[in-house]
Order: sequence, then structure tokens, then C-alpha cells
Amino acid sequence: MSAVMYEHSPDELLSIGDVAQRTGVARSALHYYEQLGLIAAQRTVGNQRRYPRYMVRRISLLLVAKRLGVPLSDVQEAFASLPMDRKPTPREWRRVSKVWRTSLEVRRRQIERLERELTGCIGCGCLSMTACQLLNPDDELSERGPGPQRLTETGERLTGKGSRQERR
Amino acid sequence: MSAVMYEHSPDELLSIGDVAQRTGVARSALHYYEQLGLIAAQRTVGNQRRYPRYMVRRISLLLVAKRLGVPLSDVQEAFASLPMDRKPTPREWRRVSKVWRTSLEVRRRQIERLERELTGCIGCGCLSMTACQLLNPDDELSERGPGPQRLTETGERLTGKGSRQERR
DNA sequence: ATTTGACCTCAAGGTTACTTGAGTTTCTAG
DNA sequence: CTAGAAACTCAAGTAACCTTGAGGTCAAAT
Repeated sequence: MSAVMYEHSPDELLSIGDVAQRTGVARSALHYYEQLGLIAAQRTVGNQRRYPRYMVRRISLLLVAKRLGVPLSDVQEAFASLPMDRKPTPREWRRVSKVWRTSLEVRRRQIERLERELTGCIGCGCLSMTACQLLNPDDELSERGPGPQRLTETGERLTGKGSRQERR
Repeated sequence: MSAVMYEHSPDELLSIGDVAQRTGVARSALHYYEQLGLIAAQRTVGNQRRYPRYMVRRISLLLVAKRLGVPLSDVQEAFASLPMDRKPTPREWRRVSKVWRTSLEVRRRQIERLERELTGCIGCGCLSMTACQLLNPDDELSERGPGPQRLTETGERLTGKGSRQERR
């Protein structure tokens, strides 16, 4: 580990292993993100990746997006305006984060609405197909295409009975 | 369309096309859900599926879960206690829906927390790695396995600039 | 100097959630 | 009764997001 002796020296470059540990992202995932152009690294003479510190922030912001269920293609767009070769200014960080904030708010409101609807329907025990908006959303539900749609991301463990495998 | 004349007769069985239209779920997806044991149907002499009405509710509840980003494997678990061969009682519906409600609440709280954190960090422009919880969640973030993780489900279109393809 | 662990690339595989297509059969309206 | 729409099965393909493996290189501690 290249940075283990100088944890907090300001301009220390981080190896991929360091970054993996700090961010909790697997090395293979970092490779993948690099392929997508979401992150970048300098290289040593021996072709090994060396990350400047601000890349960790970039990755962390990426993780925030992931936690929100934002697809990487959207992250790509949002990151397009962030410089890769120098530390972004606070102003630049703010601009990007603002997008996430907006998305967060939207999602929160949708969830609140769902909660209200579910409470209404289930509360009265009706679950009536005709009256219940939740069960008859009508709106764009049928418009959705195929492909995977997941987000256990935020780790709620629905049943709470430990019945879900710890995956793999 | 078998049910087009008797839209609201009580014990009418629905063809797969009917169900697809009512729920907004593609026929192929219904086949898929059946494979997973999430739904079931009676068959005609000619082997075509005929769904009892309550299956539509079951599917609708499944869709709610999907909207929440719950993976189908979790839905499977939750549905395990719902009878497939008869109309579930309101009590049974309630029990299952309660799980969703809990999940919703958890998710909402997480989002609220994220919002607070993001506001704090971005608001002051610091985005500091040491002080910011958002960028250093530490908690179980690294525990996540591979596989797809998406949820544009609720359709927020982050950038709002119509830059995202309408898929396919 | 050597060994051990970290790293590299590239191709292929895995998971979730479906869709698409081929070839065939069943239903229903005229 | 017959044509055309709708359904059936099964296999294979797709998309997002990574992981795993093979085969080889680099770097830091002994």
C-alpha cells in the first residue's frame, strides 16, 4: 500500500488498492468506471494506476448517485462538466451535487405519495381496484421498457428475518 | 379479448392479453413471473392461461414493489404467504402490504438523511472528506455484491434535458 | 536478489429482469 | 367453416453493472 505511511500527506497519489479500500469499491469496479470514462488515473512508469485525492471524492459522489438508483449513464452526463485532470473547485462540485439533490427530492416526494396511497388503501382494508390509485396508477406504468430494475442498494432487508442470503 | 363484453362480471376469467392490458405488464413478463412462481393461472382445454381476478391485484402489488425497487426475489418471499388458488382475504393482503409499507418508510428515511447530508455538505461548499458523512458512509457500502442496480423506474429524468434515449 | 503480494490487460462469465423470434396451436368473428 | 388474431413453448438475446480468470508484470520487504 503506497499511502500507508503518509495517510494524510496532501499530494500523495493513491494506488488502486488504496482507493478501493477508502471507497469500498472493488478494484474491478474501478477499472469498469474508468472504461466508462467516469474516473481516470495517472500511470506509473510500470503502468499502474495512481489516483489523485480528488478522485476519491468523485467516486464518492458516484456512490451517492448509485445509492439513489441513478444509472451510470446519467452519472456520466453529470460528470461531464467536472474536470478530470485537476481538483474541481467547490463551485464545480456544487453544480454537480445540485443535480443529485433535485433527484433526491423528486424521489422522496414519490415515495411519500406511495406511502400515502398504500396507507389509504391498506388502512381501510379495501385494496379496491377501482378506488385505489396505487393499484391503478395508469400513468406511464405500461410505458416502461425491459431490462433490470433494482435497488436494494440502500440495504433495507425487507423481511428483516435474515432470510435473504448475504449474496454469493 | 375474452372479457371485453363482460368487463365487470364477478367471476370472469381473464386472458393473458386482458391482464396485460389491465396491469400494463407485457405478456412476456407475465410468463416470466409465472416461471418464478409469483403468479399462476388456470388453463383452458387448449392450454391457454385464464387468470382469476385477484391475480390482477397480486400483479399490481408486485408492481408496487417494483416501483419501490424491491427485487423479485424479495417479492417471492413476501408472496409466499398469499394463497395462489383462491382470493386472499383482506387480512392476508394487509399482512403482505405491510411489508411494503415498512420498506417504503425505511427508504424514505434514508433519502431524507441523504438530503440532509447533501444539503449540509454542499450548502457550505466544503464537501470535505473528513467531515462529510455522505461521502464517507462507511456503513455496509462495501458489502454490496455485483449485478445490476437501477431504478429510473419512477421516471424522474435527472437532467431534464431529454438527453436520455427513450430506451431501445 | 528474490519472493510475495499488488497490479495489469483482455476476454468471458454472472445476475436480474425481461424481450424477441420461431414454429405451432387455439379462439373467435364473420 | 375459415381466416386472422391471440396464445403457447422453448431457446436465445439484451441491458446494466460488474466479477472472475488466465497469463503476465511491478514493487517493496526480507
